[in-house]
Amino acid sequence: MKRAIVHIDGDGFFASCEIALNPKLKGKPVVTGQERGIATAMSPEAKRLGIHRGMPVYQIKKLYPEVIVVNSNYHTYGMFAQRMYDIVRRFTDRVEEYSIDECFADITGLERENLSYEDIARSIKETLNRELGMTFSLGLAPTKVVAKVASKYQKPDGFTVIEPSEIPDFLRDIQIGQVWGIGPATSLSLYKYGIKTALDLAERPLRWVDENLARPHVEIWHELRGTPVYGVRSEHEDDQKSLQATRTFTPPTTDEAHILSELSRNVEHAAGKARSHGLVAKRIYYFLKTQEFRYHRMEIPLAAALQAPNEILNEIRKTFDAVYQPGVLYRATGVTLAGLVPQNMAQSDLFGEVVKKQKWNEVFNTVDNIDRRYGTHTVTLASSLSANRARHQRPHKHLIIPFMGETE
DNA sequence: TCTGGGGTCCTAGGACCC
DNA sequence: TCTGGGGTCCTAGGACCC
Repeated sequence: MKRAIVHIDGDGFFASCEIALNPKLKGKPVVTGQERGIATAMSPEAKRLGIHRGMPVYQIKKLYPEVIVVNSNYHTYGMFAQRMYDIVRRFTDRVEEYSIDECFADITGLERENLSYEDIARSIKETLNRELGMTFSLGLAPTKVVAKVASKYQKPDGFTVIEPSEIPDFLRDIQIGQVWGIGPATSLSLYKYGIKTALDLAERPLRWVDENLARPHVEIWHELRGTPVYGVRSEHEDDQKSLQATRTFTPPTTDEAHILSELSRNVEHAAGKARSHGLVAKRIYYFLKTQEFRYHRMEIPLAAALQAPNEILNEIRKTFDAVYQPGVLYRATGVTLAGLVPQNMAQSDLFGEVVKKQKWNEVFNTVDNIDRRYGTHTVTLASSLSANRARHQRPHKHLIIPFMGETE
């Protein structure tokens, strides 16, 4: 093997973390995602019952009362992920932290006379299983795409090695939609060319691929043939580019005031995340999602970077009438803060702006402190009230910051 | 898979310029 | 104000991922 890439995938990772923390759950059907109302991860026992990702929690409880459904705890899973990356880094520093439960490792050049790539990969797997008390599935192949497909091939506790000469046989069994980077839309268009498996694609001549496919799919074609295009990106570009907050509400509604309130709540949520990371946004987007899953979007150009939720909401209100269509049923809204830059690096054009911002910073730092002591959403913009009420009927009283309109 | 939430990247085409 | 050709920048939205 010229290059040796390992893809490492935690099996039912969130559920495995819960079981590692609470051994009483071992051997039982465990599902995470209670708070979202859908399953986000399952233990093997739960999977065997037929429970899958995205399955509604109420349905699970009705069909399988014996299943234990727990709230997700992303902070904890993040800590387990760090331990996973650190273990893999004992073998090579070329580790890409791809997601909270997956990583790639480039072990090219590490083989020795009595130590094959397969030995190294197996040793990674055994160390992870032993030290974290949960199972992982690994794929070893000459490229990232093949390694990724390979790790999924046998699950859980899988170990799949694909030598270059074995690639065609392996790809014969893989549906085109199973390939990393090829989703439903591309699958459909490839079907029209008679391409149904990964091998069908890999066997097309370069010329045909160049003429008929977009660049990302040409790259996948190379990777499927064992020619590396994607590198393992170990230096993680830490700076996040955007963050968002969205929420679906049931039932869908045409009510303008309520939709605005949902937006307000999402603005608070997103702004809170920005504050906690010390970031300000140079661009704001928001959308209304209709019952037919169409998006009505708007981008707001900003003169100066913003972070305070009431100021962001001010901007949204100015354009809302151009987006909202009376009589249309909406099911969700979302707010994206993009062009994120560290707060202290964002300069303002006017001295007055700076002073004003500092004032709001103090206000919302206080809000954060209160929320830490008394719970999230203790203090909220008045404009978010209807959205917050619709969700949790809290018995205790809220402190409310009235909407301040065009502040000057 | 009757559809929850949080991200990234690519690209066609418009605006603008010479 | 008749009008070729080409470059860059930007953004809306599609597609995909976990």
